[in-house]
Amino acid sequence: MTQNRKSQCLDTIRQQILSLALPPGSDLDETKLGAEFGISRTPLREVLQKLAGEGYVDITQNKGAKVVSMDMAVMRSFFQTAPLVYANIARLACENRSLPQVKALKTSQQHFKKATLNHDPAQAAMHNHQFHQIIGDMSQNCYLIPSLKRMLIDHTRLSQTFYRPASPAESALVRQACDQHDDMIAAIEDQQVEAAVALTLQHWALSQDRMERFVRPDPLPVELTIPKETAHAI
Amino acid sequence: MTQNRKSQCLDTIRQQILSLALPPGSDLDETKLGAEFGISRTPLREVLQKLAGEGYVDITQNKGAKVVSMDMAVMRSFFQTAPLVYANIARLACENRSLPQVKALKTSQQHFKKATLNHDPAQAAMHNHQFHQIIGDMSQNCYLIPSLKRMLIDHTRLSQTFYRPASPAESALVRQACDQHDDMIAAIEDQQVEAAVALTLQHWALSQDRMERFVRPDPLPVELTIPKETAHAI
DNA sequence: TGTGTGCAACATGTATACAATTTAAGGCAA
DNA sequence: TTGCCTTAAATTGTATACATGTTGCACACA
Repeated sequence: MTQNRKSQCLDTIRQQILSLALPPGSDLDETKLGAEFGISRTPLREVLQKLAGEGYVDITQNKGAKVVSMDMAVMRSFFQTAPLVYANIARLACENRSLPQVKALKTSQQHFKKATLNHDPAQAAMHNHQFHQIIGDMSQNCYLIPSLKRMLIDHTRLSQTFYRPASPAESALVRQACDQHDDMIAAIEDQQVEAAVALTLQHWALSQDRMERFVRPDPLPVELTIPKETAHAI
Repeated sequence: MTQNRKSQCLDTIRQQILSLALPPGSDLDETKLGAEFGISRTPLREVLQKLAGEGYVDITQNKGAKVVSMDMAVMRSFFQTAPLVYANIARLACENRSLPQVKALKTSQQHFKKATLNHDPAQAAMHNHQFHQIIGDMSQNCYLIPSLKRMLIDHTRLSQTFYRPASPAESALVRQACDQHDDMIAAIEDQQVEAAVALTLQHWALSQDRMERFVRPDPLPVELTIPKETAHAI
């Protein structure tokens, strides 16, 4: 029971970091969180240690835990490294997947598709996260999986707006991502390595384009005039 | 002071795992270790959590911590993944290295060389570990570094016999590895990416050959006869 | 006004007692 | 002997009190 509360605490904090409810850099107060989840500071500190090991938080001596930041240097590494990690995970997943894992992947994809159809962006992002984590599990590669998990943390945080399409064109992109998932499942199930890798890279390209647009949006019109009442607030 | 004991505990356990003083699979008793290092169980458990996050130990609910195993599946992944990780870390290290880091790398290499000349295999393995970890730091890639660190744990454990040469031919291999380190430093300092990657792959090939020989040694002579006095002990 | 110092409030780190779970041993019946 | 149940010992998990370190504010002084 109390064990249950501890793992629930772990899941909740993870989910809040991924959904940006806890934004990058925010402080995690041991006393406050302990009270919130009804556990004492000792097990709560262990939860934070675990989250630090998984790359969700950074712990500094005598200064507590902070949600890992997403500064410029990190973003650069992110876009630089993602295709390498995703492609190789996909290749290994093809080779090593078990049939129960394929079944779990299909279930996860069903949840994901439902969330996109229901226009539930938070749920869609979480199920997309789970989908790619299952592919990671399939790879059965204990060296690459930690890299993948760290990538997925930032990927999910960056893609929070992805599944909140603002125009019909963007809705089409979401549907395309969903179709790619279906194709990836088929390739992995049939162990078609080259197809799976190619699909993964296409899937990444789609996601990358959307995320870069989020990080670097279209510039404001040059003829911008600042309203008087807000000008002094800048 | 007490903080000092905690970090010393962390370092000591890490070192014992790398040196196989704590072999794969061995149990880590909280009470015993706490007494040994003069800290109570609370901080000791945090040390174990940290080691789990770094990939040195596995923690199971209600069953405590064990040194991570090196079974067949892990070994397979190890040899499959190492060139990918090492080569990409080397490439990034070339691009992102700072001059203080190059200096640290040279110092580490001096220690390594001294250890090999003094025929101190344990020290040589530890300094080799540190050498490659510094190259990892140079890459400044928070996604690949966890993979590299996990690889280095098993690499160092596997190479414990490497620096204990049994013949003149093996001594030559150690000298060759040492020379490769020097060449790698030069390539990284001069930011010659292709040279650094090529050297890294050569360095890996040398190490791989030696490790595979350790894992799968030459077969015993077929005409083996078991001495009578030891036969019943098998 | 700016700067440094000291103290108080607060947050984190550690030790210890107690609770819950696992492991091992002992005993008994088939 | 083998298998299983019960029970005690050992080990892990949690709560709490206390120790240590950090932060921010008030106040004195230049």
